[in-house]
Amino acid sequence: MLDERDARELADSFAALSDPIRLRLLSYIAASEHDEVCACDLLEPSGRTQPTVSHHMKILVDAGLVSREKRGLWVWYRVVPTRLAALRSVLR
Amino acid sequence: MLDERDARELADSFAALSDPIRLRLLSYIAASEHDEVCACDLLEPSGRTQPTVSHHMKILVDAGLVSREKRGLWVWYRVVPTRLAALRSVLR
DNA sequence: CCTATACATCGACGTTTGTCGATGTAATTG
DNA sequence: CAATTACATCGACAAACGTCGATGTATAGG
Repeated sequence: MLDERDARELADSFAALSDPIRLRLLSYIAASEHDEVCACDLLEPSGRTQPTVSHHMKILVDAGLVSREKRGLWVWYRVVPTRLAALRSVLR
Repeated sequence: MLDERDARELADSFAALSDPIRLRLLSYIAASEHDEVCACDLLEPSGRTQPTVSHHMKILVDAGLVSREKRGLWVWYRVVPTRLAALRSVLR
């Protein structure tokens, strides 16, 4: 049985996946041509406002599922495959 | 990119995994000797009251992660491996 | 500098969630 | 059928969450 600490940490990661918008954002980034996506390109496909998208991306980044890199005025996101793999391994 | 319907359904499943108590309940059942566990044996390891455990188990069952079988006065739970596999495959 | 742009943070709001005591319901037993 | 047991449901409450308009912050260009 999971101890309380591990359970809390894993629950936070799964919570990051428990919102439809965040799942769509993640799959959108994962499906991108150059496997990175500019924050400015996430507004229209998500159908949410800029503050809301920023909020959701922060949750994904904090959960370690997505990395964030600022270059100039733009912010670029990538999925973190090792973190996805770690969550997969929990579901065994 | 996931469509809205799929995203909603998947989000519900991950939401079932987004609580520490539910993760511990799930791992406890998964680790059981005879791979089924009586509801009455879930109170003490979870540290929650009977209504609360009942509430959490309903969420796991509704998400398809756990099956429920009533035999006499007791209720027995089992993990549903195919459902876990389905969620794993989403995290690719 | 001043302005424009991209993104983050704040404050507020209605909604959902986790929790428990109290109560309801179904099955077993005498 | 009356009492007991195992579990579900209800009602209430505080805490957390998703959302957006308003505002703050950092970078780039003229």
